[in-house]
Amino acid sequence: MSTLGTVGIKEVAQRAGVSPGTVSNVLNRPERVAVATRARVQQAIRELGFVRNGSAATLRAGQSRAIGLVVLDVGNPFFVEVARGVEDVVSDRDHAVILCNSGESPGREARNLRVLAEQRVRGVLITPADEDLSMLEGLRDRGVAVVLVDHPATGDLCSVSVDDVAGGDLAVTHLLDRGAERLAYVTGPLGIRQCVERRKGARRALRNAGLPARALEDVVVPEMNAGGGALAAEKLLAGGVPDAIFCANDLLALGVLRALAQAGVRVPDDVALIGYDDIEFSSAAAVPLSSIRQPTYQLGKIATELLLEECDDPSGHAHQQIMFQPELVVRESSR
Amino acid sequence: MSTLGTVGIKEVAQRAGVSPGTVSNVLNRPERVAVATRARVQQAIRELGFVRNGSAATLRAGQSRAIGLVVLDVGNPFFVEVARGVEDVVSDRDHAVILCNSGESPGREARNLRVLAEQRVRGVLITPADEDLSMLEGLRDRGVAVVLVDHPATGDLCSVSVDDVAGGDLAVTHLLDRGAERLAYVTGPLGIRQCVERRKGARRALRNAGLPARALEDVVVPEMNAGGGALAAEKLLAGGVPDAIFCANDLLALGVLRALAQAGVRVPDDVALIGYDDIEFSSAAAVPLSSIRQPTYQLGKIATELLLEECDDPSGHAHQQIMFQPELVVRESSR
DNA sequence: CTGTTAGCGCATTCAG
DNA sequence: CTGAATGCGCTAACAG
Repeated sequence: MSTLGTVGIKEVAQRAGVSPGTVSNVLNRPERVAVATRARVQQAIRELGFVRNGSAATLRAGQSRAIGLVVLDVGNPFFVEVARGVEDVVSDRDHAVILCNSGESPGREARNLRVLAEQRVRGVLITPADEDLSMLEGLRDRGVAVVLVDHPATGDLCSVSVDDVAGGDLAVTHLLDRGAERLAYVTGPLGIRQCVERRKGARRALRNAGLPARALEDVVVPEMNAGGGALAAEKLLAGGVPDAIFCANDLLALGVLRALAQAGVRVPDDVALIGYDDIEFSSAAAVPLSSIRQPTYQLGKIATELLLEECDDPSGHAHQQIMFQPELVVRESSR
Repeated sequence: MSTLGTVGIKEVAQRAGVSPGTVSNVLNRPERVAVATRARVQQAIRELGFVRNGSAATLRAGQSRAIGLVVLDVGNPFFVEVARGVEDVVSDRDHAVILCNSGESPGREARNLRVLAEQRVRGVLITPADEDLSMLEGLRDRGVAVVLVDHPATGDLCSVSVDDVAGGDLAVTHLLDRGAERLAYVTGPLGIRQCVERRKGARRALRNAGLPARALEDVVVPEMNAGGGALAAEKLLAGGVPDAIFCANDLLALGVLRALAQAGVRVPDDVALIGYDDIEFSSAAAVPLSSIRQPTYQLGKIATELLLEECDDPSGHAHQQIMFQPELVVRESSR
């Protein structure tokens, strides 16, 4: 029944018979305080139910013990897996992660970034929603470390990504090997880099096979989730179903798969299908989904290590661009 | 290339030729400032790249414009959907959501709660990881509003939940109707209330059908995800597969389904299967999954409305316990 | 409508 | 190893 936060470091100090400075020390550098004193202070903290005021600490310190993680879609298992990687690294170092969702919208992304800046996070991990990185450079110039996730940087920023051109090539080469001649590429907004790069790879595969670019029809939908996939399938059904469909991620592919099934189109007999990301659900789908696998957890883990390294030593830090290679996983949907 | 946060409200004030108080007003109550002055200040803010220091604001105000959301598993689409409901309500009111993951672990939950308390959030939405709510009552006594999500409260707290006993009953009654005689209940840790309640409902269904409690075998696994499901399936395969399996959530069921398929056990011919939550993937599974549907998005939405109501008027607020009824969705896996 | 002022609670000097 | 003093940047209350 005690009333609000009347209990500050001062009350604790009084109760333990020490000065506020000493309490601060047991909170932040316990080793510098005599064992007996420390114990007394800790007991006072417990008895009073004292909770440190993070805002005051952050204000004083100039920065918080938190980093921001901005993803395109928290509902996408790909990003959940990335977040696991981030979390695992960060929790070892007693930092907090503020998870933000841009929903692929540059506007929401900007708002997220503003909140993170206001919170004075030490750094930001982000999968940008478009190619305009000026805001991120602004952040960096303000002293906030920035690492791009699943998006290669161009030199003045760290990044951890996967070769999306290679992935698109892998997927379409596979479909062509299987005999496809008329293909579709189901994708989210072409403002999203991954979507463009994967298409670039797809077209390269076409060229290498001696086929014209028009053998691959683009189907663009506004959101990269199952709903978007269903929408794409509708368009495809209306315009004539191709031999093979390459989807820019697995969520889209799952949506396509379901809508196709409802329309009586069989996968892979009538049309072959391949997704991207190899999320866990893909292998459990009605027709197990072929996909392009990426080292997702590693992406989060390594990005975070890079970020913390930059935070700890901003001057002596050299920006790195790390790029992984994706891998083809063939399952029933394109067998 | 400007150096760190040297630019505060003071510099902005100077540049705009007004006092710091006025800048604060355009930031927080723009309507109280003359249009011309406001414009001048906003321009100064833009030119200087000023970003309000949230810690200072929070420190001064005594509380932040944020609420905490603590879920059992961010990887579970059920909670992602809840979070969508929360987000939609909160963003209308210009608050931020700090999303935390307890991973079903009381220890992690406690740490999350400590961080939220340190951040001086206005309120906390939480699906508790166990029955010990003392920490939450502590928070509430400290002036932080608390609403339980997917967990009924007992009177001194708000809650929004779904009748899990009814859900368990629904699921098992359905399996019995279909002719099952030997059943299994695949569940996460029995410290989790939902798991216990759903079992209670399952047993009630058994009783109503005149069957003994031992007709339902418990299979407890440590995590309520696909991995846990696979583990459960292994145990089941070793001990003799029952007629029907009820899983405490869809992730478990999906894991069971896959493992069973690999072992050559057919669903629903050899064994019927039903999950819980009706996540989107369930209908797209290899065998579309029967499930118990809950008003997930509503859970998040209404919980947040309750929370904000309590924040805005702590004294004149009467705690409410809202309970929804679940719904049976029959698909291929138990047809 | 705008300016002035006094802390919010803590961490960090620098002495002792 | 401990204590006293100072101010981080901002908001709210009040004065003008």
